Formats: sequence, C-alpha cells, structure tokens
Amino acid sequence: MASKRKRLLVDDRRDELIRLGTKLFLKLPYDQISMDELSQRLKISKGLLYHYFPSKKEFYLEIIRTISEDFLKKTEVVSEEIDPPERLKKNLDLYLSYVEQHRPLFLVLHRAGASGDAQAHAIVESNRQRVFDQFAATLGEDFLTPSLRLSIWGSIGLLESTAVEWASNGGPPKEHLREMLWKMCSSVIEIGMVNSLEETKPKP
Amino acid sequence: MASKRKRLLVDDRRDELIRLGTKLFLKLPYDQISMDELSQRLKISKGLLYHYFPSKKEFYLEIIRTISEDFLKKTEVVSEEIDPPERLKKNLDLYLSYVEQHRPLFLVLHRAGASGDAQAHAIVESNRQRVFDQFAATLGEDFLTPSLRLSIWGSIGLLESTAVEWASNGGPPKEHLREMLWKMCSSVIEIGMVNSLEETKPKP
DNA sequence: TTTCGTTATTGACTCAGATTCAATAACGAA
DNA sequence: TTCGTTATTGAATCTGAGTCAATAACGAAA
Repeated sequence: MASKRKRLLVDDRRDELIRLGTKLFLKLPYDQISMDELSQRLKISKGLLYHYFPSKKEFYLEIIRTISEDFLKKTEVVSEEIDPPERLKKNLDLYLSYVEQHRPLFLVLHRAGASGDAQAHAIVESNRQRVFDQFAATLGEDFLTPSLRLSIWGSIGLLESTAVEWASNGGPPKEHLREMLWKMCSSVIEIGMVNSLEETKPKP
Repeated sequence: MASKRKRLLVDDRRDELIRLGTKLFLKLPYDQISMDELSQRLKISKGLLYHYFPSKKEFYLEIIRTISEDFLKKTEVVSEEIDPPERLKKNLDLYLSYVEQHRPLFLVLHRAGASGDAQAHAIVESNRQRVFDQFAATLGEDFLTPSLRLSIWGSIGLLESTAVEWASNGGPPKEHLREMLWKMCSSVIEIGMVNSLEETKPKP
C-alpha cells in the first residue's frame, strides 16, 4: 500500500470515527462486523482504532451514547413555563419529529445493545429514565404512587411501541398521530391518577 | 480427571442441556459466558455441546425459542366463545400471571427482543405478533386501519412496559393491576377506533 | 456371562477475530 | 533544518468458537 498517512487532530479523528462508525453499525449488527473490516472501511489501521477506543465494545457503546445524547438534546422541552397539558403535547411532537427525521437512528436506539449487552441496555435504559422524568414533570405531582409510576411507564411503552410501528410500517401524518397519542396518554395517566387515589385511601 | 462418562438418551440429554442452559443464560449475558465455561458448568465436554447444537448462538436461540413457546402456551386464550371485553380481561390476566410466576424468564424474554441479534429479535418479535393477533381478535374487526393497528401496538407496548416495571419494582396486586390495565387498553383502543372512523371518512 | 456394534462422549487441534506493542513517520516548534 | 511529540501502522499474541479422530458406555446377540 502506498503508505500515505494522514495525521489529524485527536478530536477531529475521534469525531470522524464515531460519525462513520455510526453508519457502519447501522448497516450491520455488532457481531457481523469485525475490527478488521471496521478499520478497513474507516480507512485506518486496526491499531489506530484501538488507540482511540479501548475495545470494540467500547467503540460501539460510545456510538450508542452519542446517538442517545443527541436524541435527548433534540427531544427535551426547554421551557418549563408551558402548562402541563401543552407540555405533554410539545413533548410528543418533539419525540415524533425525531422519529420522522432520524428513523434509522431511532430504530437502532430502540433495539439498542448488541448481543444483549448489559451496558448498552443500561445506556438506553437511562435514556428511558429521562423520558420518564419528562413525563413525570408534566404531572406536577411531587410524589409518585406505584400506580402513577406504572401509568407513566405504560405511557412510555405505548409511545415507543406506536412509534416503532409508525416508523416501520407507516400510518397517519405526524400531527394526526400526535393528537391521537396525546389523547391516549392523557387517558392512561388519568386512569392511573384515579387508581392512585384509591391506593392512598384507607380500606373500608 | 476420573473420566466417569455418563451416557444418556439423546432427548433426555438435550432437554437437560436446555433446562440448565436457561439458568446459565439467565445469570449471564450471551457474550459474558464462553462455550468452555458453559460446558464446564453443564458438566459435559465442549465437544458434546457441539454434538447437540451446531453453534453457541443456535444453543442460545433454542433456549429463547423454548421460553418463548412456553410463554405463548401459558398465555393464549383457548376459548373463543367469550365475548370480546371479557376476553381482553382474561388475556391480561394470563399475561400478568405469567409475569408474576416466571419473573426472570419474562425479563429475559423481554431483553432478548432488545438484543442486537437479528434472529433473537425475530423470535421475540413473532411472539409479539401473536399477542397482536390475540388483541386484534378481541376486536372482531376483520379489517384493521392504520390507526387501529397503531393503537393495538400501543396497547401492547403499554402492557409490556407496565409489566416490566411491575416485575422489576413491584406495585399493586395482580387483580388490581389487571383492572387498571384493562381500563387503559380499552380506552386506547377506543380512541384508535374513533380515529379510524375519521380516516375512512372523506375529507370535508 | 462374554463379545460386539452402535453412538454418546471426550480432549486435543484448528482457525477466526479481538487485543497488544514496538517501530515508524507526520506535523509543529525551535 | 533539526528535533520532539505522538498519531499511526503492521506484525505478533491471545482468546474463544468450532472441528474431528479416538474412546468408552450401553444394549443386543451369542
């Protein structure tokens, strides 16, 4: 090979590796692509890849983390001024917008972890926790009963599952789906609230 | 080693390997346990393991399949006589009973779906499809609009996510949760139905 | 009981792919 | 132009999946 080394700044190289790596892992699952092929496609030597990331898995995890953070950045509502019902609607809108604009990333993130890996799972799980907190915040309740927790997780599952189906097989336009989900989530939370009251009420 | 070979009937050995293997994969994720260690803990040689299963992954998949089939067997409603609303309730009851009685298996099954492995994902996905069909059957509609499909998948996500939270961190007793979920799912489907009507209606 | 055929079972071997490391060379500073 | 730093390389090593010829447990036949 005509050894034409290209020396880049550490951060630039690192960013590029993550950017290109994302595309690669998007096409092929973790254990379907070797470090040899990975480095070839990245146009660098295997050794260099190890210079930047301590292991194959760590490289992969770094990519998942990056996608994850980007997702959060794009879906978290900044203003806490808006009142709860509208905030939920805004949340749903951002969520669906992300799904619409980054379909493949969203699906990768949803499947998360290669090889049922515990760490990848943990990353995606902490992501869900943030979404949970967002939801919880729109309720204004400062103490969550078990029923309320369950309804929030239920809403999230509802949202995720619907979004996956929507991303995979299509459906109504975003605004339409958003309205539908808004009603569904509101209703689910409402039911959770009622049950929550019953829980705290002393038994007859 | 005092070579005390134990010769078993093929089917007996195979069943035992799957039974014990389930426990092992329950404790450790796929790539955290090698075929060497696996065979050691199974008290057999590595070669024998390969005699029964063509590869490590195939061994793992066989276990996932077994859990999966057992899950379906225990949660599918046999009688189609019961009318829809009661059938949904019965479905939810069976689902939650399984979660309650086989918590670790349920969680493994849930995670396998999130695993990067395409085949494991496919198994769990076909499982979900069966649950989808169950749900769809309780509706009695013979044609599903996109909105209706989305609501059913939404209900399933709601159910799964709630069940995972319940299995992980506890909550109300089964009957209580079942009633709550029943209301939630009914409501979600109801909303889906309304939207479904709007879809088929010509625009004003 | 003894012999014999079948095949469940073994352990040492191979091989692919992850990880390591000493040597090299691109770039900036002096 | 020289020199020091360190990004970059390729070959060597190590780990763990998968192979296979040899072994021995069991049942059947004598």
